Amino acid sequence: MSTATPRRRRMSRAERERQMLDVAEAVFAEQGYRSTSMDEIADRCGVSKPMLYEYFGSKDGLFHASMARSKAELYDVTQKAMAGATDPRDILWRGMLAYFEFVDSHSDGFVTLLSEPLNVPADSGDLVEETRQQQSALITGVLKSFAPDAPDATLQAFTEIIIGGCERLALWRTRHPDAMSVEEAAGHMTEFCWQGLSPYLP
Amino acid sequence: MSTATPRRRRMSRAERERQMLDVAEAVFAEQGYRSTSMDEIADRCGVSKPMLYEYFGSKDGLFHASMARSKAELYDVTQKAMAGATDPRDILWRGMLAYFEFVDSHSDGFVTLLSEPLNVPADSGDLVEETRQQQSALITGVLKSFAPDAPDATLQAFTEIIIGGCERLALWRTRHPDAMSVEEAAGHMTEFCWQGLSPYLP
DNA sequence: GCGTTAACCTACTTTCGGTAAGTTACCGCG
DNA sequence: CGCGGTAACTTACCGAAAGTAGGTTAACGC
Repeated sequence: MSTATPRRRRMSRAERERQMLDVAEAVFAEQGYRSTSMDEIADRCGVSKPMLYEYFGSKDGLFHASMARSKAELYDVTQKAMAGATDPRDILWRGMLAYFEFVDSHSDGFVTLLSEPLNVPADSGDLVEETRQQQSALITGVLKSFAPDAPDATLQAFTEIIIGGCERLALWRTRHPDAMSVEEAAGHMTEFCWQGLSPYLP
Repeated sequence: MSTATPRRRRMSRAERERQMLDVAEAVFAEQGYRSTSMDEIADRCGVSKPMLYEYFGSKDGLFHASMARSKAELYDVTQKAMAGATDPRDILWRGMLAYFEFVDSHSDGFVTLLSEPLNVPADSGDLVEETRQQQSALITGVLKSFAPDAPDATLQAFTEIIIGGCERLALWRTRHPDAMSVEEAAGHMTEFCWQGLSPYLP
């Protein structure tokens, strides 16, 4: 047991950095941002605290970096899902389904991603905003392709409404896991949005 | 200037408590939860830190108490607005308008109100949940009166979508103050929701 | 083998939430 | 008026955790 993986071993910067991100992601998800101490993350990495600071600068920096991966993955997953669709309503449906599936399979980390950063100090709370901007651009683009004649401000507004609705519904599902399946959630969201958009569709 | 309000004066419990809540609300809104120290709030109250703990138990306790007033006001304002309406769509419109007007007139504290409570540590998170249930129940009730035949789970889902959509759109407006008036925001929200609900209306 | 460097550690400071134990002003009562 | 009780208030501290200065050791090229 003790020899299988030498408890402490020198690693290259890249290797150690990746390990730290893995550990940080898990611990933040488990305990939340505030309750997680840098000492614990360091311990679980089999390394001392100054190493974390060497690599990530601060607790916020580490959090930021660890969440960035989830953010990229979410973007990737939803984008790819929508790319496979044909008609507009199918785009919506696939995007929603991918989103709720992502949340379901990352449910621990997701709550962290969505709710914790809001209380992190201003500079790193922006990360979540960044994530939303990215998703926002994605969605606004999709909406524009549905309804090319709708005013931009309207599309922006609808984008925000959709993002907020998705997040809230997803958070609600984490608190009521048995109330609604992934497909039902995606279905409700799709239906609601589709109806909402209907006056602007060609 | 120095004699107008004696810098330090004994106050009754109720009076001091109210003053502490006023100060806390302002400071949290100004600096955010994490950057605010109990020492600073105590200073601005002209009182020492243990008094805060005597009255509110913890930093989280103080925060919750200070936010509770805003939430109560929000609830009150939206409920009263809707009570004056006649037909269903007017209920929606008035509720939305009241909501966005409230946000507009409390914009500095609003970001705090919306985003901070989500991050409190597990032990006291229930307080937030409680308040949210209240708003949720209000909306779900309204929806049920619109669409008595829709399944409860669907109404719950729509409630979450609506709350999330409102919050996001309101936050977006605080970052883009000139992009959209209160009436336009309320209008978009009303239209989107009304359309979304349409399949369930009698 | 041997020196350079990059990974790593020990031991410290500071900040801040929270607390124990004591002090002072007000208020009713004789 | 004085005096005692209580409720408002304070000083002075603790512990936990973020962040840092400076030294140590293992690996790798020569």
